[in-house]
Amino acid sequence: MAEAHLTPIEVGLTAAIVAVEAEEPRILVAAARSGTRAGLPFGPFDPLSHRTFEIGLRNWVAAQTAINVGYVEQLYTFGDRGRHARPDDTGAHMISVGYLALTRMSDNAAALREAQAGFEPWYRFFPWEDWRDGRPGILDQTIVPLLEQWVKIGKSEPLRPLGRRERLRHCFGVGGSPWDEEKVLDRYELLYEAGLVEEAARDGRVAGVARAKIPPLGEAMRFDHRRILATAIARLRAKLKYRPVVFELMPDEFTLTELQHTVEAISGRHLHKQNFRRLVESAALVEPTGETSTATGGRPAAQFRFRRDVVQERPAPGLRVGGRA
Amino acid sequence: MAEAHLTPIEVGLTAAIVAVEAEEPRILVAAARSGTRAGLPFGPFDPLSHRTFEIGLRNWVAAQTAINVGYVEQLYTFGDRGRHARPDDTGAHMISVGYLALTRMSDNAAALREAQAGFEPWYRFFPWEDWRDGRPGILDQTIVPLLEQWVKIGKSEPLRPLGRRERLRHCFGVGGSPWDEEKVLDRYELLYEAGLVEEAARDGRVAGVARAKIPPLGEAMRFDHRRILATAIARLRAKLKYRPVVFELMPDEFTLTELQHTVEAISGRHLHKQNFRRLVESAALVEPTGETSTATGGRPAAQFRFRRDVVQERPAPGLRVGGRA
DNA sequence: TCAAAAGTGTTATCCTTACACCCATGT
DNA sequence: ACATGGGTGTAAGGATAACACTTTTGA
Repeated sequence: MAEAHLTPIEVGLTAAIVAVEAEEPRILVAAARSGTRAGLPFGPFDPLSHRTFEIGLRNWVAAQTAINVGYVEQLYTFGDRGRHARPDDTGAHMISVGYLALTRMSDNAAALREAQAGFEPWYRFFPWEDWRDGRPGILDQTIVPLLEQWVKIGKSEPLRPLGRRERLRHCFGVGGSPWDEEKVLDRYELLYEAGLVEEAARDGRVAGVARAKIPPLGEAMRFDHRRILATAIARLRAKLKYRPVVFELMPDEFTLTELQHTVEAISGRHLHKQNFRRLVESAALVEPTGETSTATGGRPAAQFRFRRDVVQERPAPGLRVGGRA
Repeated sequence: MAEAHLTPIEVGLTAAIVAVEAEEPRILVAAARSGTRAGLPFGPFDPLSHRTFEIGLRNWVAAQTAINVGYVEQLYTFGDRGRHARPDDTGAHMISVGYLALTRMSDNAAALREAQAGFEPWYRFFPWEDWRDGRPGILDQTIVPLLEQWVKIGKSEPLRPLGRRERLRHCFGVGGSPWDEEKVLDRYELLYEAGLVEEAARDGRVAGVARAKIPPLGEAMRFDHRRILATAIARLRAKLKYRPVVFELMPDEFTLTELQHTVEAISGRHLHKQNFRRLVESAALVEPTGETSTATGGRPAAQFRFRRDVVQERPAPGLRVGGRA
């Protein structure tokens, strides 16, 4: 049933390497020189030198960036033709296996100075995803109106189970539907299909609206890297709720407020302080170190550390952040 | 940052095509001739003829099997060297992108007769996953004792965050931990690592126990196909709870009991009748057709159909099957 | 003494789970 | 009439969401 290939295929490993610093989730991007877009770091997968994707990934990340990644998880494999246009397109087809990796800023201070790469706040690429200061203005000022036009001019698309109107409702929480912070990828894909992000234009898609009238919707990235980043954010936001992955982003010791701010930074919304604390406590995810942090303005806060052994007790110890405010 | 490849890589698309018939979840397998193991259908991905993986997959499935697949979803990309040994190994490296596809038995009656493939109950490959008649005997008679030996002889593995004992507890619900029907892949991987499945021996792994003493643990498959199937089952069991995917496996009209039996078949456990019905009703996933099925022994049951429009109303209309019984 | 952030106690509500009973048909 | 599966009402318990208030420091 299997045949040999006719077309040469290259396999690249693309990594969304995440860290949180100064209450901002940040993503490692390859230096965007003047005129170039930012891009995620990636390396070729060579099956001869590396037994698995993950080993391959860890290897070239270590070699190229000297960054220490902890948690690593495969996201998705992207192979669409026409969604990774390269200036020097060789004709060879490229598929990329996307990975999510987590690291601690503090572990990499030195490494970053010499690398030709740096961590950028991820909301630069997705400004509409940051609801920590309330509903972002860009939604009602720009995105929703443009998408509503796109809904109006929409001819029926037989292969799509949902109509344009319903997709807009679900993805962007229009008309009574709640905002779901996990639908990061769905939102990006909708904007792409509507031709409203720069990548869509670059890939030759026509927008329903006059191109000149579309202001830039977040910073664009090279190839389909913004799509991979959207996948990474969505996955991380979801995983947060049932696995203790936040701690991969925290220093050894931290206060509960710092922990809460990190979760808020990632999920892009505010959490109820007391409920968050109760949750952390009842899940027994952390233990006090006894130390107390020299205040950041008010009363000193108790320091905590992650209890590495919870993973052995509870089946799904995440932080099921629930309600609003 | 990206370099060209040195090693030729082939990309295959491997499909776990699922249907449910006679209260058994079934998987399409390529005919296992005498002496050959069963295998999942797969085809090469040719980027020249197909713009995306999914199009490629649908195409060769249609061409090879004449089966009509509805729902399709990417699972994972498998690239481990040494986990897909082929008799005729060419030295070329092969990676496979695994896909889950759902279909209705009734749609394919004719197609199956001519194809050199058939649907096999998936619990033949994973007998320990079917808890519909209570905890399967193979667990306490064979699997757990063997894994306990493996725990005993285990030297510490520095790279693994969890010890062998804890992994056994979590995966197989030993010692107070509950059985989690979604951990299908984790369980298979544990058995593989412990050298207890045939595939592990074939890939050159040594078991901690004398090989002769290990009875076969479910039917083995070719290459790493059983691993892909485990991924598919796990994903489907999880997805069931927050997306209305069951209906991709149901005929147009069905009774609530048939629906329940289908969910039970997939998740491998019994559900509480009343709660299941309330759930379906409160989620407004179905509507009565008015018809009533000519009884299968007792009182005639009302027929229902899936309300295709729910997807437009509710954000996550699944069947969050909860408790026991 | 006042601002700023840490930290706690309590209640209303909903959802999940479990129980026990009645109904309509074929034999 | 009785066996078989279809179909329903209701109460207990736990988790969640929201409320307001006290405490400890630095300036």
